[in-house]
Amino acid sequence: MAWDVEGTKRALLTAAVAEFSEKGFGGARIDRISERAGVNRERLYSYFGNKRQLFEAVLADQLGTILDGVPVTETGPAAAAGFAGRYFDACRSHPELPRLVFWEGLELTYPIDTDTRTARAALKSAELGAAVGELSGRDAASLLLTIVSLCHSWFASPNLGLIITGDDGDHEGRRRIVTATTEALTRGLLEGPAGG
Amino acid sequence: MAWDVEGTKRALLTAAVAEFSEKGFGGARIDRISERAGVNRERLYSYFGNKRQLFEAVLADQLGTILDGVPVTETGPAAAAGFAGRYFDACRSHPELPRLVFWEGLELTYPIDTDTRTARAALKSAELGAAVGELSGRDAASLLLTIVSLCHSWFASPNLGLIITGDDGDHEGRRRIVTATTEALTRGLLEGPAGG
DNA sequence: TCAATTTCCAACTAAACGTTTGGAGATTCG
DNA sequence: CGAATCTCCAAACGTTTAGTTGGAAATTGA
Repeated sequence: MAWDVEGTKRALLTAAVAEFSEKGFGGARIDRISERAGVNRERLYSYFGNKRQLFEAVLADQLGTILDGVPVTETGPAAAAGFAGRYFDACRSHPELPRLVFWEGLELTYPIDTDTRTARAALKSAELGAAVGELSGRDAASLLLTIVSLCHSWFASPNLGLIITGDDGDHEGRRRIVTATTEALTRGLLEGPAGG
Repeated sequence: MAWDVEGTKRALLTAAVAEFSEKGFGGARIDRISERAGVNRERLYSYFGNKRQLFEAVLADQLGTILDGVPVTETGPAAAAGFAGRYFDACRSHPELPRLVFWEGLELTYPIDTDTRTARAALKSAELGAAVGELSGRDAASLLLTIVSLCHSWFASPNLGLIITGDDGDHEGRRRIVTATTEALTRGLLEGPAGG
């Protein structure tokens, strides 16, 4: 049987995504990652270097294109609301992504792969701003940050939902609030500085 | 010199707040906590039991009254915006609090001290809903959750701010967006289901 | 076919880590 | 004043953990 270096790497990375998103850097264990991957731990060191480098590889692999897969399709304030709803759905389908972003923010002093991610975020901000109407770059970026923050915190901090609304499982209800918030903020931004 | 059991406990708890808010449960170290406190590690086990119980004591001590210190003073949508701004300021003054909430959400399967915290959140929701005008309990809770989520994620996930807006240090700018978002959402909720 | 190279593995290592132990010193009360 | 009790400490313990080593097995190319 042929060697499968790429397959082994991919298996390790997939296992590492699961382990780091669940436990963070400090709580993740090399043993568990190699067990989940069905690969010897020494292979992990050979391919990725050390635990910290593996974590950074996971963040780069998973977070680089986190915004790309969610399109902006409507126009006007509905564009922002629609995008927010789809981003919420994306987070619901892949809750490991918001979790990884929060682990990154809590455990690293500086984000990974900032050039790539900053560039992609700027593209999405511009796309959103154009679809909405006339938003400044700054306002569009703030709007995007608000959308992403609301979506991420619902999935990464379900304790808050449970304590404040008594329910961390009402995804539909929360989705409606997130889209309503987004549309309301967008209208406010379009009305100009008086609104902000 | 008299024994100071309460002082020793308080020193350990204070050191533990700092350590757990910075590193989370998985990354925190008992050695560092006892060093910061200037207290022998054995005292920690004697007073708190084990590392996990100390973490839970920290969460109960710090998060139980997190909303209480921020008043609702205006009326109408400005009440929500004003509260949001003050809550943002509280988070800025005590960034360990949003961080601890996120560590709790990521590292525990169920929040600590939920009865106390749920009761206090319900009081604050009711206070906010009444000040704003006529908001249902459910809407008021959703509004409160939105405010808290926006404030917490700015401080616990500064990586996002850096990547999306290019600046994780513009607290004033972000504060304006949070208050504007809050006011816009509040107006939308007051207008009824068409808004949500 | 065989030597060289590469991928992969089991076992090992040293340090880190949470927790416990034996006892010193301080306090309290009879 | 002295015994009992309590608070506190330094050192030790057993386990966990990240990372490394020596070598087996598979692959490749001459």
